[in-house]
Amino acid sequence: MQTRALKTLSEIAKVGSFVTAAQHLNMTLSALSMQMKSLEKELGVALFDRSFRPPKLTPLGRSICEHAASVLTAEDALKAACDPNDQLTGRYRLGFVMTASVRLLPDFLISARQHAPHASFGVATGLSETLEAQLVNGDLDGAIVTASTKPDPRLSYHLICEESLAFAVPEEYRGLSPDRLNEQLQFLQFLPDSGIGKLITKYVEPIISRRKRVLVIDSVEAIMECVKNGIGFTLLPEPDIRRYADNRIAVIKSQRNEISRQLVLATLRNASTNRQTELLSELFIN
Amino acid sequence: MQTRALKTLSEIAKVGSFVTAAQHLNMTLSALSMQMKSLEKELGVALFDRSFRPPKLTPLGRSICEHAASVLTAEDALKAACDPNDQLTGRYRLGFVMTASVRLLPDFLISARQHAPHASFGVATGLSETLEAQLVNGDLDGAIVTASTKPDPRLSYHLICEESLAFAVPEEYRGLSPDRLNEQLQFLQFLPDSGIGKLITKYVEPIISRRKRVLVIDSVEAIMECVKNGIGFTLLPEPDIRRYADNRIAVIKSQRNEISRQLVLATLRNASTNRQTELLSELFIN
DNA sequence: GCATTAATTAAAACTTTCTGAATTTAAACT
DNA sequence: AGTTTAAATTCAGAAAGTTTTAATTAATGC
Repeated sequence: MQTRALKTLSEIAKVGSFVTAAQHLNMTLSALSMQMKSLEKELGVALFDRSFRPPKLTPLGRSICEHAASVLTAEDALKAACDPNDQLTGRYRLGFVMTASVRLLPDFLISARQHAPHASFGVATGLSETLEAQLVNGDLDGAIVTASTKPDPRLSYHLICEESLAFAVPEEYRGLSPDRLNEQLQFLQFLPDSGIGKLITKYVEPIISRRKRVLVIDSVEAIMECVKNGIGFTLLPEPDIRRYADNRIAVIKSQRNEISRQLVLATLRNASTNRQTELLSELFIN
Repeated sequence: MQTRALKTLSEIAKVGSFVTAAQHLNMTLSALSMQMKSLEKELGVALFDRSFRPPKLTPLGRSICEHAASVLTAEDALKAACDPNDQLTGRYRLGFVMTASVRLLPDFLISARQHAPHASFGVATGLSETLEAQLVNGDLDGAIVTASTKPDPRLSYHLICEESLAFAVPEEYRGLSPDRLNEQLQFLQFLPDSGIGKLITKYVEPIISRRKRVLVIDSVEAIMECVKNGIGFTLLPEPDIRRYADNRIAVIKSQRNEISRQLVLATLRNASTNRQTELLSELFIN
């Protein structure tokens, strides 16, 4: 069905005559007449009583007019959504690396509501690698991942924030060197397969020799709970530690060659979506 | 805008591939492809990311799909309203002669809600003559009027109900003959210009000679109030009298050659609306 | 009842949409 | 990496649908 015919019908209903409606719509009277005729044919009903001149709407015609108005309203909304007003528009599927989802998501959504009122979002969490694969597959539009040493050439990366790593040790072990800690406590390691996990491994490998005493846990909160109970110590991004720290925990900033993890927004490398990626990343930085 | 293109878009979004969508919609792949291309051109946006095969929806494309769904829903509602299921459908503008509106309208609307759920109504009141003129003008679709002695040849009439006339006199004058009443009281006449008014005039003329003592009032309720207060007597359709009667009033049925008023549904004489008129009149009779 | 205005009809000009073949392209498979 | 395969695009011509001009018919106003 041609929405133009519905627009014509509306105009006729408004002005009450074919001629003036045709003038308002910049079309020939005969074109308008035929348009109405074919609309009637398509719907299989009489919209006008043509024993009057100008023709008058039938009762059905009047009610079709109301329906037409709602079709046109929906169409206008659709067109409005296409307006290129340099705002983020559409439904974006975003991925978050686990630690990032907890901390970045709320601020992101608040910022989005304000600065991208015409966009909506679907959020999934996963490991950096998985998320990047989903991006490449077109199953995600953007993902917050930990910057890797070997970036995917098909993706582009925008730095969102940088977080230095810190040790969390039970309060009673405060002040001990990593070597001594390692002797007395287990090292609680966050998923070594994940982006951040690899970073931790790399940093910690020369210090923590005895692999036997390493415990792998997939939840930051669970690790921190273990530290609080004196079971072991850990190395994690400082904001993650602070999030769960209390007086049972001593936070020791890493000093040696200041290693840090970068959270980046990864998107498909695609010239036509550059502006959208930029707008998206602004929602995280702001 | 062609709603067909929106339907195509929806189908593609649903099945995730152009070929299968084309199969489901019984069209060539190339036709479908071109349809999407011209839709994108019309909207001025990219609906698909064609670096994937099959093409994937862009974020905007996804949100346009949702808008498309609401356009299509509205269109379906429009088409459903055109279904010829032998029910009254559309918006009818009805006229009621004053006395009829008060008594017939509530039952009519109740009946309509039940038997014509897809119809809606606009109601106006007026004198029979005015209403008939509006029918002829196409400003009303139907009117309940008092059957006249000279029916308009352009209108057709359906009998809705027949009401006999009755006198209402103040209780203390009960039993007096019309002549005696006329001597002692004023005759309170309902609008002589109206359909029922003419009927009353015709009936009452030979009885009530002295025109001076006739009072014309345009409201049945006001007339009845006057009768209650002993100011005069009146002749009106019995149901109207009963509506306002109390113990201060004596109702005297007219016996002499049993005159009655017929309430009829008047509509434009028009072959194509015969069925609708029939359905409409059923709503009154039922 | 005739003149006027408004809507319909018909045929030609035009625009859009569709088809089928050829071509390109992304993904899957050696 | 190169080849195959399936899927989407492009192209030219055919078909369908719309609009226009001009002629015709019908309703309204004087």
